[in-house]
Amino acid sequence: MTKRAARQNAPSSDAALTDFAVAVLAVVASIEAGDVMTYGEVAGEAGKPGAARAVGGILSRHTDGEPWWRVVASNGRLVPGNEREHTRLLKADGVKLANGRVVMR
DNA sequence: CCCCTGACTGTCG
DNA sequence: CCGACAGCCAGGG
Repeated sequence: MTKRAARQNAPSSDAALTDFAVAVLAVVASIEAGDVMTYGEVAGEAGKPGAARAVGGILSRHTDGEPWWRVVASNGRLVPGNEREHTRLLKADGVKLANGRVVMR
């Protein structure tokens, strides 16, 4: 995969968040520009391989500085309702897109 | 503690 | 390509 990176960062942001939330935000924040991860991958790195759904929920409630746009659904699907914005942000980061879809693998 | 919702995922038709 | 189902998990009321 053309993803992955060094997630040696430290979850110093946010205070009253659960470990999972902090872990998710930490992983998301660890994504390098031009790189993208799926909710499932983020969830796995956060400690819950099947909590992709929860990741989306937390992300939607904590876009306080986390590059949520670097997190896409499986199959390179973009965020519903924000596809336009999402695409713009990804392109700005240098992410390769194809027909409104993020280039995976 | 119970119930509902959701930026999810994979399979089936 | 799109809709329906089932499985998964966390957060909020």
